[in-house]
Amino acid sequence: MLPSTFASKYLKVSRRMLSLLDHCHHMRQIKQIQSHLTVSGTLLDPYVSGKIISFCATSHLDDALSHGYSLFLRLQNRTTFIWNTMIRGLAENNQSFKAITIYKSMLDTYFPPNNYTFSFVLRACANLPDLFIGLQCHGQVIKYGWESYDFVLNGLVHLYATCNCMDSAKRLFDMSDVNRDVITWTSLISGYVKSRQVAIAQQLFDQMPEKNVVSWSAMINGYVQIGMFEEALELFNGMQTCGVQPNQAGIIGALTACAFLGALDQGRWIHAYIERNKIELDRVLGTALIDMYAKCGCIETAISVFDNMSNRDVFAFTSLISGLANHGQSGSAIELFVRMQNEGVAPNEVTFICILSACSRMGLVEKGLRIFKSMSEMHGIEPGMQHYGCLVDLLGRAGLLEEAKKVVREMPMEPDSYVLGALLNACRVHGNVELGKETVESLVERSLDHGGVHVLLSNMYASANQWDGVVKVRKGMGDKNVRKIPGCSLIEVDGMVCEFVCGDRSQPHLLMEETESWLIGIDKHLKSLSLDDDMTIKRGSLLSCY
DNA sequence: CAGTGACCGC
Repeated sequence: MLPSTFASKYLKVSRRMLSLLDHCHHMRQIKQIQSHLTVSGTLLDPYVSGKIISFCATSHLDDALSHGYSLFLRLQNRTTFIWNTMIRGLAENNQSFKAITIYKSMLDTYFPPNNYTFSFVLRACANLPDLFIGLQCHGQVIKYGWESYDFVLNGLVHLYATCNCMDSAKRLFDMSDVNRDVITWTSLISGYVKSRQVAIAQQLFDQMPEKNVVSWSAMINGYVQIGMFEEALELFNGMQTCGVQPNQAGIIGALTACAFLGALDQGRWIHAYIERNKIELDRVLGTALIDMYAKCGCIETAISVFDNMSNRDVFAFTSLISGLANHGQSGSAIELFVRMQNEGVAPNEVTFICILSACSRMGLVEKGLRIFKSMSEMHGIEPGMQHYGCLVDLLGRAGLLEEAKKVVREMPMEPDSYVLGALLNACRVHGNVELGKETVESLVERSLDHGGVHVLLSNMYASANQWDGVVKVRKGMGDKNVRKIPGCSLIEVDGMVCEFVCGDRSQPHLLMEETESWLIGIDKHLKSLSLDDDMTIKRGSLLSCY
């Protein structure tokens, strides 16, 4: 035993040590403090070790969490606070399963869990998500009497909503009419939207006694996730009419909706709003803006937003690469791909999809093949279905049909409709009727055929003057009752969203003749430039406005 | 002698 003067001296020292934690910017400093505490013996005090673990669990310094975890394992005296903090740290850092394992050993050592324990454990269950473990935790929640505590209740509703168990979520919600708050409502609503029960979500949203910016954003993004973009934009406007200033999540949802609708005016307005309100243009928001401008046809503005971003990550680069490739600027897309790696940003699997399709459009077979190889050899990314689709497209467009066929035969997974579709398209462009027929057959075998596939084959027979083939395909289509779903496209004109539907003559419009003559003119012009066959416009496209 | 939650990009 230390004499009491020593003890109080060491306590003072350790308190000073702990206050230094807030100023640490490197793990080395944490370890220094910890070794002082170890030498003085004060680390044995669970309050002191708890402070260290709490710092490690919530810090974003490299290896902080694993350092905290190894200290946790060595501790003789743990408190509920220490257990909770460890569970929280693991759950917040993508190690939810480990978090639950720690919770189990907490119960095994007879430590009573409290309200904090359950809010962290339920979060871990929702992160996985694992309904089976979640149900067991719910049992524990009831056993220890925390079911109506607001944080725990909301954790449960969130868990069930995440696991698509809307009946359970709703039952809890109904049971707790005194304890529920705006967060309970928001969790429930976003659960209904994610399970595509939009009508119920909308109804609850209207009934909510108080809405805040998060509730509005949840509903906006819910609409975006299920593809109801116009509703999302209406809500975005409605929220401001109600005097709620949109936050980053709401703005991102609205920008995504603009990108899909081609609603450039709205998108520009949101961009101006961001600048007017000095909302920080971070990587997420910057990427959403780049994407919106690129998809609305303003590639120059997309580039300037990109240039003005201070720290660009893989998503920002990928978004612009994709935009450039889609605007026929494949050369610039490839340059940007090189620049990205020179700046030390590692491409991800989506980047490779964009860059491979850029190569494919430029006819850069050698380069595309090299990049495809580099995926696994240099970047540790195993090519997936879509990458094989790009590869088949790359070879097929260049007329290397045998090589493309070989890729389909030897790829490590069963080809999907896009991979076979790329092969079929190559057969069409290069007039290989025989391989085209084989490809359609393998599509049919896998039940991946749709009307368009058969129409394409029939057109191929027609181009090759094989009229018996045409008749056979058409008859087969009639027997199977296949119909091609018409293509459609959206564009904003003078603030109004217009929908173009291929071949739709049900809603004749005054501008139709004028539009059609323009289309034919563009078509002729493109043909005179002898551009890629894909660029020609299908005659008979029709405009219907609403 | 402590501390927690709902919405968000390729």
